[in-house]
Amino acid sequence: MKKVLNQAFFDRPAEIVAKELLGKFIISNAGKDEVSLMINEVEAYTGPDDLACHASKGKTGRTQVMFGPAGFFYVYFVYGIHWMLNVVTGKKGFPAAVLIRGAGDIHGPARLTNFLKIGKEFNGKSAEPANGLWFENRGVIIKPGQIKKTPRIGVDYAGRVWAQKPLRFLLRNI
DNA sequence: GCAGTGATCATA
DNA sequence: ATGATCACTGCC
Repeated sequence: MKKVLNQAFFDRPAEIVAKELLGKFIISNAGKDEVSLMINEVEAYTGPDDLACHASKGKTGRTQVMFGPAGFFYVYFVYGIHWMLNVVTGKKGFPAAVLIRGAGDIHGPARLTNFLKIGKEFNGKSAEPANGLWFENRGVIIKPGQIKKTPRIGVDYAGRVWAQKPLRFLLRNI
């Protein structure tokens, strides 16, 4: 069973999309060989009230894609070195996204983009095979007990409440 | 523990 | 134009 995740999958709250992305596959055919990895670590950035979400500071050049429709990639550069891969979730006009932090044997959001050769050219593109980067449901069933929740990484600046919310989701036993 | 690295944004 | 900040990684 292989089913490409469509816009309807992503057009839901970031927290739901994040949890459901665990066990799904990210596929890239940008290189000469197709690469597919099972997603095992994600974080949800839930909207304009989420002080850890870039869009909480308003719509800017960098964050505008988050204000667009669901199912588009939000890719940005941070610390002068690293690219971060996110997928926009929820309705157009409501800025929220899910950060893909780990898949397969690749643990760490910048390692993943490095491995998949993802850079700014994917920012603002939609997740579909025609664009060379997309997601599939391959029938892996994840039970609630397999999902571990923790606070998100590197968001201490967001204040106690938002920094501590359990919006990072990982698969156990990876 | 912390340096490296440069886009981005606010301030001017 | 300048300065602060940063959803990280790898090496000490």
